[in-house]
Amino acid sequence: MAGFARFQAVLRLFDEKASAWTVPAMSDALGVPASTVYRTVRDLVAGGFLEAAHESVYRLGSAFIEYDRLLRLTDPLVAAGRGALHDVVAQAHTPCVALLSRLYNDQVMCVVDEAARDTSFRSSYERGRPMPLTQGATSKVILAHLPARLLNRLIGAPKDGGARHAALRRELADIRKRGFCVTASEIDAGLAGIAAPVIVREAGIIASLSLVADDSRLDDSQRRRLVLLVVSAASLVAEELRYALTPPAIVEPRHKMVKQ
Amino acid sequence: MAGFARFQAVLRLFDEKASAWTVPAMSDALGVPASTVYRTVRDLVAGGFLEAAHESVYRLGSAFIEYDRLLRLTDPLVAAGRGALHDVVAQAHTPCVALLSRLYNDQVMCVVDEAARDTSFRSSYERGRPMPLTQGATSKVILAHLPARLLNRLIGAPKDGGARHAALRRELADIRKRGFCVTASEIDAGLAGIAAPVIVREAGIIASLSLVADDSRLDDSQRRRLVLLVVSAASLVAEELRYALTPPAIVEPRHKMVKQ
DNA sequence: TCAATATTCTCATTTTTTGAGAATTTATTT
DNA sequence: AAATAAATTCTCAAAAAATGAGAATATTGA
Repeated sequence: MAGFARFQAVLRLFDEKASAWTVPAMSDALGVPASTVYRTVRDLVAGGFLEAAHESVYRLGSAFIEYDRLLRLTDPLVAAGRGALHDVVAQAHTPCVALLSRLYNDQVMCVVDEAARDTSFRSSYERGRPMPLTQGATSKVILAHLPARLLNRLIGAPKDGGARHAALRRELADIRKRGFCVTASEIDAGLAGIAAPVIVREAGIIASLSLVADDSRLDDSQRRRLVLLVVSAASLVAEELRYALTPPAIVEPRHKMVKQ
Repeated sequence: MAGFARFQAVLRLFDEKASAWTVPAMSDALGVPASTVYRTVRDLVAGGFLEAAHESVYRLGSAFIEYDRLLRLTDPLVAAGRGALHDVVAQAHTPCVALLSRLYNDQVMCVVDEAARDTSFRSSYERGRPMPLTQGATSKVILAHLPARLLNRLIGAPKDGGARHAALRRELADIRKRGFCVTASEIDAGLAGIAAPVIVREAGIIASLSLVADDSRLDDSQRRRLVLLVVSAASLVAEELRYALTPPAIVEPRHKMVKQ
């Protein structure tokens, strides 16, 4: 292992449980000589990806906060969706969390979340946490709208799966037909998820808008109302995205810019 | 340039103005052959630091959201300060934004912000945005409490500066004596900043808690009240930090863990 | 001040990276 | 559906950089 992989490996050591590392510990965990790790860490510190905390302990650095802000400010999905989430939690009239989640490479991740004022529970889905692909309304509604090729890559080809796989395929087909997905206690016991797709192929955006609420407080009419709310909010976000992308605000290669 | 620098250089291309890049554009901007940039970008995409959006356009990737969450969850300063900020904006009884900011390498950056409910203005200080070292209460109060050696490195030695430099030195000494700093319209016109230091040397934390409010709405007694609020909140956060760090929750090198 | 520990440095060797262009894949247009 | 254009990957020899062991140095705490 060398080059970028080395940097990756060091950063991946940091997680919720182990948020502070000494160089000898990293060296030990990675099976790489200390002198090499010192060099790698020095580069990462210089780039702001790690910071020297104290007593030779290192933590994740400010670059992540900085890039995260950039992402929040410039991600078209975040821009288009923030307002919608606000409206959704306001109009839900029940304790809930609204999420905008998105397929990134091969995982689903929430990119914006907003809780209603009086919400005491916490959803496992939260901004920045990778979520399982095949569980929860949020993820399923995304899977259901994936191009066949991509879906096969993510969950395997239709044939080479057992009964559970076939069931998932059927469920996804059903979700796709309905245009939304409702689940209960799939991610968090006692919590229901209601999700609708936000698909803007032209922008390469495959996402979902979802609502998490206490399942025991939902009767059928409530549920229908919330589904309607989520579905319409999701299509609104998709519409806004399409509109926003019409004049592509991207940096073109120089030779193209010159032509203008 | 090579190795880590190449990755850094690519990532640093992304900012508020240019949030989406094609490979030819990057190649052009960096003066590096396309084939090399393609390789670099491929690595960054694999690591989640970039994502292929559409039409060969790349954006910042989900890894930043993920690491940012990790940072929020595990940074002792964030953990100790979140509640305090909440209390501060609640007790300020005026539209305001409360910030917890910190010295990272050689820049000041806000790591948590919270606005009071009825706050319409926005402070330039916001989570994830690097701020000037020598302007604004938030930064000054941090500078004022830096060890001499570090301060010299950041703003230059006492002798080799002009009149402005000497004035800054005097101001910092004064702030240090008082234990807080109040400024007006230094960062944003019409906004006042009130900051107090959060220093926990044992943890390598040099930070500040600050409040940004509409200067025209503050009379002297208001200002005194808010200074008191900020100063006491800051010392509370520092206290909590010291307490939290007593049993050092860090990953020790293996040979130390074995001894236990 | 003195230990103990952390960090950087040195340098020959090994391993990558690099870049130019060809080859291939992918998307778009006709 | 073929043709065109663009994007992306591949190839390979030369050049550059990373590696690791240990020495040298800096930093820190007692």
